Amino acid sequence: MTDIEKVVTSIDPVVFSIFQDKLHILLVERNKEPYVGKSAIPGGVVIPSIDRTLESAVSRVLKEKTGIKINYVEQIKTIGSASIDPRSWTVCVAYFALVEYQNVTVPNAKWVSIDDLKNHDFGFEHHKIVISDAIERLTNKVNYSTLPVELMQEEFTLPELQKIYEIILGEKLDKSSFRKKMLENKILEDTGKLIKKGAFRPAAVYKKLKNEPVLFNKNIFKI
Amino acid sequence: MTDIEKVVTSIDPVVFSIFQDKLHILLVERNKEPYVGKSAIPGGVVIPSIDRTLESAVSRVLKEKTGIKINYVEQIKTIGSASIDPRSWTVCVAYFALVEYQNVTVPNAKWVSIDDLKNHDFGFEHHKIVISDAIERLTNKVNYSTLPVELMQEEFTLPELQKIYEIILGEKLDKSSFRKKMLENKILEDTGKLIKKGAFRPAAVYKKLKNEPVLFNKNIFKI
DNA sequence: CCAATAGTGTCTATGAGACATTATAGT
DNA sequence: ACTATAATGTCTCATAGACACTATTGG
Repeated sequence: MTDIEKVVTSIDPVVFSIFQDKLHILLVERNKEPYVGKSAIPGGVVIPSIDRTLESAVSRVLKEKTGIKINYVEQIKTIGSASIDPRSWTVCVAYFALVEYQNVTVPNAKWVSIDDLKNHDFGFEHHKIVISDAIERLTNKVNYSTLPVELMQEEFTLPELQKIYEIILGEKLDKSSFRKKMLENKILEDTGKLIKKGAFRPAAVYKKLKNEPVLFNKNIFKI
Repeated sequence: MTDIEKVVTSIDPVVFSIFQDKLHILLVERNKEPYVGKSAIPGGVVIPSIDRTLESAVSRVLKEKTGIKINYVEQIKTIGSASIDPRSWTVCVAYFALVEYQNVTVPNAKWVSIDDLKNHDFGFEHHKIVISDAIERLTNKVNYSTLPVELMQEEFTLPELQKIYEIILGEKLDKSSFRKKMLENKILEDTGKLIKKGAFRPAAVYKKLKNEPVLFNKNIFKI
């Protein structure tokens, strides 16, 4: 196993959060070569002497680059080529991560709405692909799983959760169907609490029971 | 980008075929250290000076190790750690591949029925995990896609295809539902030919229209 | 009592799954 | 005519989706 055969391995996590009724992605502005000043996924390189496994490398990179508590991480896919990074033959392992916006306290990072992505200049060409793959995977999963629960705070109401689904999917959902789907899978627990938000009936407060998303039988519950 | 940060990247393809009414996996017997004589996935290492991309590395490895025409390849997942390979910190990119048994002409490789896997001694611990992940992914996809078409020869009958589904899923399927599902997606074309197999009505011969599997609406069509 | 949102009840069209029936070959 | 498999037709039950209805708050 000669050094000739070794390559650089980078971790590219696409970090999602929802606020201001928009799906946002966390980006950084590159402060070293190549592509100084351009936008980039907040990634990092696997350091064999530090990282025991790929997972621990992901944890380290996310901690260093975002400082955020991560609610959910999932590997998307791996790409690799001589041209990804001008410096070296590179393998990129892409992830997507869901976080709560409230937890973010990183000066270097910036949240970008997915509608604004087109206005950003990415140095690394493959970052565009990775981001669009991540968005595709997210919207796909939203159609048939309880994944968006991982975007919520510890406690939340069903109308709030429905809003999150609607933002990601970009369409209105039927309230009745939505509630049936969410409650028939036993992943939410009614805390018994109520929350008053205005001059109308207060909403019941739920919290997560499991921390793994559950798949639905069928795809969608459109209006 | 120092050499300190580089790691070995291996390609681990789980190659499936069906014959003798069993799902089989292609294995090799290791002929060099470590783990000489043990069973292994027919994998290989990415060679930056030869391989332009990860995909071309996969093609090269599959060609070298199996010599088979590959009907379908899909990336499963990537693992990486200091302990996967005793020689070096290694990243393993796992794939699953579907081939036609008839095409195999490799002396070093051996087909093993998935029921016989337990009798095989794998040097690399992670190969067991990769194989079980691949089997899981395959059975999953069989439930909601036309993927098994990629296990067929150019021309085949619907009863033959149904048999393949039944072998992978390990259960009988309803003929009527199966035909409806297969024909409502426009991926098969009736060649107009008939094939006679015995003292009964001959079966219509179909061939693939597309070479990408199609997803069903719902999961399964059990008896 | 009104407006606004939360939450429940009901109806219908669809389609998967189960099963019955017909078609076509060889002996 | 009989047998075995191919292929099609039909029926039923579950349920997703649509929509109407009730509940609860503040003003």
